[in-house]
This record gives sequence, C-alpha cells and structure tokens, in this order.
Amino acid sequence: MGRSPCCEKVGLKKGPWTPEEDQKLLDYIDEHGHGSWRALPAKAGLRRCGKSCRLRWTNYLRPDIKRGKFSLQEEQTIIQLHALLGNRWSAIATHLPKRTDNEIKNYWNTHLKKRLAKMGIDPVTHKLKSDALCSGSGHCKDVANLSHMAQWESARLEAEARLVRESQLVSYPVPAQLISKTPAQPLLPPCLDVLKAWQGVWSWSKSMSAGIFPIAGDDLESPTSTLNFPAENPLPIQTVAFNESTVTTLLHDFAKSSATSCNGGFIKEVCEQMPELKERSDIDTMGWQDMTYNSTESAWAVDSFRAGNENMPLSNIMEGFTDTLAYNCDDHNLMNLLINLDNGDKSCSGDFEDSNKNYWNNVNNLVNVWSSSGSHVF
DNA sequence: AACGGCAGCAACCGCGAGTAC
DNA sequence: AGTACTCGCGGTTGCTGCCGT
Repeated sequence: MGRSPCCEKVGLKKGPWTPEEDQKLLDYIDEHGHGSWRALPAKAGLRRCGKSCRLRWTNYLRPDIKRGKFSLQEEQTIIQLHALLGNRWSAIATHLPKRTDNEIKNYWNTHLKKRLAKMGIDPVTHKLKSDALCSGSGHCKDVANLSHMAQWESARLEAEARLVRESQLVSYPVPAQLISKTPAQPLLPPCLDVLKAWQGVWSWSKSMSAGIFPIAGDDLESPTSTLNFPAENPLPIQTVAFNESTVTTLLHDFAKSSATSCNGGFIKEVCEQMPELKERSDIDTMGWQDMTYNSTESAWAVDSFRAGNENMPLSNIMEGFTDTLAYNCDDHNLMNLLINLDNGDKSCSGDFEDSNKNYWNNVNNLVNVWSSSGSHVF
C-alpha cells in the first residue's frame, strides 16, 4: 500500500492565502486551538489541506513572529549557528526568538550564502577559500581552535536538546550526587559560549583585517558585537561552560559513540588524566567502564549525533581532541591514549603548541567550572 | 510602455520520525 | 509486530514585484 495523501487533492485551494482565509484560520485557532491539523480545515471552513494551514500558521500568522529586516546580530547568529549546525534550520531558529525556520532558510539562501561566497568564504564549510588572510596573523590557529570548540558545542547542543526531550519522557540515570549538587538551571536558552568566543574573533578580525565577515556591508562600523578585544591580545580565554547534566550526557554519548574502537573504559581513562575529574567518584558510579555501544539498545544516541551532523562522523568528536592534543607536547599521556585510539600517525609539533595549550586550558576550564559551580559563565 | 531577467519570499512537496491502533 | 496516520523538517518551486534595457 502506498503512502496515503495528506489530504484530498481534489477541490482544495493551493497557492497564496487571501486575507479572508487568514482571518478564518486565526479565528478558529484563537477559539479552539489548532488541535489536529488534518481536521482543522473542515472545522474552520477552509478549502485547504491541513498541512497548508499548519504552514500558514507557523510561518506567518502566529502572533509571536517577528517580521522584517534581520538585524546584524541576528545575521551573525545565523552564520555562526550555520557553521555549527549546518542546514538544520529549525535548530537554528530556536536560538533566534520570533524568527521561523522558513524565514531563516530563505534569508540564508537569498542573502547570507551569497554574501559569504562573494567574500571568498565557502558557505558550506565556512572556511576561507584562500588562506590569504591567515598569513602571519595566527588567526587561522584561533579559528582552528574554535572549530574544535564548535564540535564540542555542537555536541553539547545536541545533548541539551536531547535532555530537554528526555526529561519529559524518562528520568536519565544521573547519579544522585550530581543531582544534589546541580543548581536548578533553566533549560533554555542554552549558553552559547562558543558563539560568544567566536564573536570575539569576529570582532577582533574586524579591526585587524577590515572585516573578514563584512556581514552587513558598509554599516559594519556600528558596534553590535558584544565582545571586543584589543589586537595585542585578540583572543580571550574561552571558557566553555557545560552544566553537569550536559557533561554527563556528553560523556555518556562519547562512551557509546566510541564503542566501535573502545568501550566506555575510554571515558574513565580520559577522566583519570584530568585531576579534577579523577576525584569525581561519579565516574565509576555512572558505570562508564561497563558501557559498550549496542546498536539495538543505543541506536537513539548515535542517531541523535548523526542526525544533525551528516558531514561530521561520530568519530570527529574524538578527532577534535586527537587533532588538538596530538600537537601538544605537554599532554603525552593523554595524547598517546588518543593516538592509539585514533590509530592515527600524528607527530608532535611545536607549531600549534601555544594555541592548542589555550584550547586544552579551555577544556580544563570546562572541568573547573563543572567542578566548582556547575553554572554557566558569561 | 513593454519586455525580460532577476531577487525575494511564500508555499508546496516528499521524506523520515514518532505515535496510535 | 505491523500498519496507518500525523507532524515537522529541509529542499524546491513558482509567484510577485522590482529594475534595467
């Protein structure tokens, strides 16, 4: 049996909505709520299919929609989130209050994508097509660091999103001591620390290279970025803030996602390389050591990662570490561990040492923040 | 004024995930 | 467990208005 049509095609109106139709839809939803979209058109006296009604409502008629020109801040956010999340418009829209995914998608396709392309930035990878701007400034190293952080942030967004979902379905097996130490935190909006750090880079690059991201054309001079850093110290220490539940989920995912090459013992080993984590009895309590990936039981976790990161294999989260740490001579133990895991042929080079120290410091900061307060920073 | 090209955007389509039965 | 159904998402289409010739 084939797929049933969403509605009877015959006799239903298509195309642009008239003001009368809009009013009918508004009146009905105002009085009854939308309920079943499939049943709505008949009840509301509309000769439209339910899908069309839902789209009209969510993209146009809903009262909490902001229309009109995108602000510079919104443009920045879209570009940054697109770099993190790709074409996941609904996910991007959750970070832009009152904007719909459709509107953001259209704006990206008609404005931002072209603008980036014109500037020599690949709108898919968000990388410069030429490395001319990288020479001598060290900026590319910072961008590379942020790329690693972006991977973390992407994973964190995924984890937080799933926590939100799962909190409504099942109780996640978070250890009691974690729960008791975790202050109540709002689930939304998430703290986009990487974005803020990124804005710092963006702000810095504006002053240094006359606008590597001239997002809004000539009006770039209007200072809308929230962070500015002097050129002699362009990058702040980017503290990545995870709340405890998020880290729990993240590590949980690592254990699962890395299980093809190792079991959950990897997590334990990683944690033991980090003094702050080593002291945490939660690690054993959480049973990482026993975890292995089971495609039947744990498919949901893998899918969750993959769903939004088709271009970023699961192993890339790990690679984010291996790439960084493999160049950091100060982290031999963990480096070797990760190299072995990755089966890569990385050699230790000093070229990236400074910037990667910063990155590794940031990861340690993450742990510090986690251990000390569990609260978001910034 | 007429025409064609183009950009912007609303709306549609097909698919996948989740859910009810 | 299998099937049908609903909903949401992302890609794509096509209408509309603007602009240049």
